[in-house]
Amino acid sequence: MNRQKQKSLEKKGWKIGSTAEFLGLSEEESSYIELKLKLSSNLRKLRTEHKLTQVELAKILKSSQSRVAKLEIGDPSVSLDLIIRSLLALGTSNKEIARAISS
Amino acid sequence: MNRQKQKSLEKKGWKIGSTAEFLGLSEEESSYIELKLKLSSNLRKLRTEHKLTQVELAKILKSSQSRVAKLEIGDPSVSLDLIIRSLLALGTSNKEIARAISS
DNA sequence: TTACAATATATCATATCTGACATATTTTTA
DNA sequence: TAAAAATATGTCAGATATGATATATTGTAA
Repeated sequence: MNRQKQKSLEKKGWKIGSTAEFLGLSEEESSYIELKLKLSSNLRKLRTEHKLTQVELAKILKSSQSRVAKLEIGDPSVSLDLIIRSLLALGTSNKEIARAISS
Repeated sequence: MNRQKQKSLEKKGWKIGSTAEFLGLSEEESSYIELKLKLSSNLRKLRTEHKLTQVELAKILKSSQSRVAKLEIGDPSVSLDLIIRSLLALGTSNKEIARAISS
C-alpha cells in the first residue's frame, strides 16, 4: 500500500498507524480493508444490477439508507458481518462471496 | 438443513426461527452460519498446524483463551470480523480465505 | 486411577456496531 | 438552469461483540 492510498483511507476514517506500528500491522490491516472494500463494492454492484435504490435495499435489509450508503463505501463503522449478511440477503451464494474476495 | 442439524445448532445458542419464519430466513441464515463454521474450523486447523495452544494464540491475537475457544467453535457471540482478523493474523491470505469459504 | 495441561462455558463491564434520524451533497430529469 | 431523486455524512441511544476473569470439563501422561 502506498502513501497516497494510505492517506486516502485515513481521510475516510481508517486508522492506520504510521512508522513501526504501521509496518507491523500493515499486512493484516490492509488485507482486512481490501477484503471489506471488495465485498462492499460487490454489494453496490449487486444493488444496481437489481435496479434498487439505497432506500429500497435498506427496506429489504431492515436497515436505513444511510447505513446502506456506508455499507457500499466500506465505511469503518460497518462490520464484515453486516456486509456479508447483506450480500446473502440479496441472494449471493457463499461461492460467489468467495469469488468476490479472490477477485 | 435438516431438523437434526437445526437442533444441534440451537443447542449451541443459534436462534433459528421455526415454521414460516424459519423458511423465510433459512437460506440467508444457514449460509451465514455455514460461512462462519467453515472459517472457524479453518482457524482451528491453522492453529494446530502451527502447534499453538489456545493460550498462545490468544496472546498473538491480544485476546483471551476463552475467546479463542469460542472463535474456533464459531460461537454465536463471535463476529466474522474477529474470525477473519484472526485468520489474517496467522498469515492467511485473502485468497486462502476465499478458498476456505468455497470448500 | 491421579495430577496436569488444554479446552470449554458462564458472566460481566467496556468497546464497538447498529438503525434511525437530520441534513448535506451529488446526480438525474424536466 | 431548477426541482426532485438519490446518495453521502454526522450524530446518538440502544444493541451486540469484546477481552477478561473465574470455573468447569475434557484430554493425556505418569
